[in-house]
Amino acid sequence: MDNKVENKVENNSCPFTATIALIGGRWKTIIIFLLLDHTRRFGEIAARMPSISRKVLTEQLKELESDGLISRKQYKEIPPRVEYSLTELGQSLKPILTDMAAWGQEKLLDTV
Amino acid sequence: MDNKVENKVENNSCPFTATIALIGGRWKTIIIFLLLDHTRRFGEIAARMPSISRKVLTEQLKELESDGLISRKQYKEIPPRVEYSLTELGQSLKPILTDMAAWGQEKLLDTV
DNA sequence: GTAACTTGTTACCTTTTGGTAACCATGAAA
DNA sequence: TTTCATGGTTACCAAAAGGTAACAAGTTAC
Repeated sequence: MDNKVENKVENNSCPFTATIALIGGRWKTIIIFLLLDHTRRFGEIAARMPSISRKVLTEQLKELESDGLISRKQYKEIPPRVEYSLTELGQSLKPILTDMAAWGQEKLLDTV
Repeated sequence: MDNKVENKVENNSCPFTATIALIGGRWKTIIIFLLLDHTRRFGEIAARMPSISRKVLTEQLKELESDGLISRKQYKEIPPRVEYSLTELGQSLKPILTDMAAWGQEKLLDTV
């Protein structure tokens, strides 16, 4: 229960180091983007990210949750149902993620 | 000589995957940010990033160069002098990096 | 002659990250 | 009573990333 955001950045005064610690890596921006306007189940996220393994997806979701970017709601049903959505902090990344996607699309992917 | 940006994203239609491939990792955003308004020598960059090893800094600079984000100018002097600066593509990241820094500062570092 | 300066490179080792495959729980359907 | 569905977990292994320390090279300062 001591996995608050503050812990991640304890000895850090660099805003990039702090931000990259939360949204860096190959998957986290994609996961957050997928959740921007939707609550989604584990299986839905996995289906939209075919190249991530279930193990790593589980790990990334746990980290995002403990960093306060997403929240996890588990229903006591069988078979299990778990829904992920963004917290306010996660939602506040929207402009940055939107700009990143636009930059990548324009500068790296468009075939002119 | 086939290290153009296109190679990085060959099989990729995801703008995040493409963007993260270029500026992801612990160091690259910081390096680009340091170069935003300045041409800097290797030693200057190293001095401002005490926690990166010289080996890794060299590697990161090479990758940034081959991805077209920075350019390297080597003077034929002894001792060597090498200056790094942003390309136009690198400069185009400025708004995103500025927003990231501001977000990290406000959401993660400010002690209210 | 020798040491220092600057920007690397190289060899070697440790840590981190990520993958695969097998397994679990439990209620419903066949 | 066997199977399926969902959202994981675990053990084990491979690959990637990163660190340290030693070395290079040629001119200048001592």
